[in-house]
Amino acid sequence: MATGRTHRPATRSRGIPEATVARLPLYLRALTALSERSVPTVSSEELAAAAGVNSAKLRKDFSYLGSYGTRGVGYDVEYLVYQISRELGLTQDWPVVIVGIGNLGAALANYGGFASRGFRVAALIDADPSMAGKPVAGIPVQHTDDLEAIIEENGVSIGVIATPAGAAQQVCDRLVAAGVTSILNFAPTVLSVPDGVDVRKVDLSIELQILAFHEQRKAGEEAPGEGGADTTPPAAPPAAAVRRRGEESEPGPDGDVPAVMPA
Amino acid sequence: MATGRTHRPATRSRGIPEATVARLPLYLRALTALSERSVPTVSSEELAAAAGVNSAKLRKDFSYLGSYGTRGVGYDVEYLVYQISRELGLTQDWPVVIVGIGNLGAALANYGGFASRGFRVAALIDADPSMAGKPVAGIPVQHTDDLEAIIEENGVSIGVIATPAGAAQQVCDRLVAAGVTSILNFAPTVLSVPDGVDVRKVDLSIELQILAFHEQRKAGEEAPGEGGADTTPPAAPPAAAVRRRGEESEPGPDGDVPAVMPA
DNA sequence: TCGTGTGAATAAATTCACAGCA
DNA sequence: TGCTGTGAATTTATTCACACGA
Repeated sequence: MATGRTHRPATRSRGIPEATVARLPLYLRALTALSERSVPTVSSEELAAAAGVNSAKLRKDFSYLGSYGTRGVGYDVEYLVYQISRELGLTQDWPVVIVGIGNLGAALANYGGFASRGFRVAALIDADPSMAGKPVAGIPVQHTDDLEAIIEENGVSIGVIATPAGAAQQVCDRLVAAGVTSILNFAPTVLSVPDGVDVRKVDLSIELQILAFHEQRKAGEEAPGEGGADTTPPAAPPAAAVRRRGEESEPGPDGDVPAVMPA
Repeated sequence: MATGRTHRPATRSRGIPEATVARLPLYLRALTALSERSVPTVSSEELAAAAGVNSAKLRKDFSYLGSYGTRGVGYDVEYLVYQISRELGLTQDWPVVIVGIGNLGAALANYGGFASRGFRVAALIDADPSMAGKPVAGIPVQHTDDLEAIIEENGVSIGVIATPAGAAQQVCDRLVAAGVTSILNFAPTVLSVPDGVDVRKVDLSIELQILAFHEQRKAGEEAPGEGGADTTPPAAPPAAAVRRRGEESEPGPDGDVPAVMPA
């Protein structure tokens, strides 16, 4: 899961738990779909199923927002859509800049989900001079040199970083210095930011690694109890400083940090 | 995060908490960077800083893996890299297929982080016949018709869905039927899968919405972004709606009900 | 009657703080 | 002496289960 970091999570948020905030967009999406089909009301059970959570959790989540349902009936779809949108701050316009227009940046620029939910791609920025002026998703790419001016002129407070890992921190620093206070980071790097700035990251390879972990466990399912001998560390005593490389050949620890993001 | 856990993958995880598993890739990345710089050992404090977590949490996380450190000294970088890699199942090769080769799919195919960590892009699949044969990231795109055959031939157990929302469930069903048991979903849809199949999702717009929520709170006094006027009253407060927590003083929201979720 | 709203009970995750070993 | 490893305390999240209102 992409997760944010730094900053005081809840407590600040008028009491709404972080875990709940993270699910509101999910409910909103499900509700929007219902709204399109002109469904007037939904029960917590139905909505929960559509959002992929259980109903008790959903009701508890909604209880933090207020009592927006009707006992014996359910929730009014339109009304709930509005309430959640407002709670998430989506009833206002959020100009966003995307820095790093490679494949990923282009994908983000084209992603309909942005434009349709209070987010407006105010500008696309890239360090490659040859890209300047070239339109991506109908928006001309601007050069990094103008980053500060773009941020100011558009009153941007949310920035998306889709640059290679090596450029991320630098871009981040400039964004923050220019006034951006929320950053969505796609580069595989830990960004350090001053207090008051929120960073959330989306990391493609991390998600895969988590899947691999579970996948690995499925493979060794059968063995009940202490069956296999492959469960514990190889005969590798954590003795002090010894480049111990347990058995197995294992493909060398090549690469390292996912070097680069498409750019 | 972007993350979303569906289901209960845990319980099978030999006692390692999900939250810990989710951080292991983070530690691994930081350790790999240290390894490249030939740093022999690190303290929990240093490594924690590099990974963006606090040291107590890191030590607790590592304690679930075993006692791999040396009191008074720290952790042997190489050894820890190996242990975590093994724990995550990265010492083996995981063939992966990416379905849906649009901008996002292409970005994923080009993403260095995949190839460098035990993941191998075994095939790229797209429904558009005109893309067939066309190479992306050096790999020829294959047509959806051959999906099942490709999965089987390559022994693929992890699939990445980067298709439009409308096609996601269908693709998912086929992947699962063909033997895939772990899915990374980039489409903005809740996938339903049978027990035993893990799904993780990465949702670009959800992350932005979470940021907007916090951003909105920061704007305690100043007007954010456009500083748009908040006027237009919400849709009719349906039935009985009791504004519980929502104090009246709450800044009157504006805008109307957000429209639609694109594909 | 039906389904929300919510206290109470559980479970999970985080943080504290310090004993103990290199 | 310095830093790990970990019980205990604390905080956060989830689930239960049922009273209550439409």
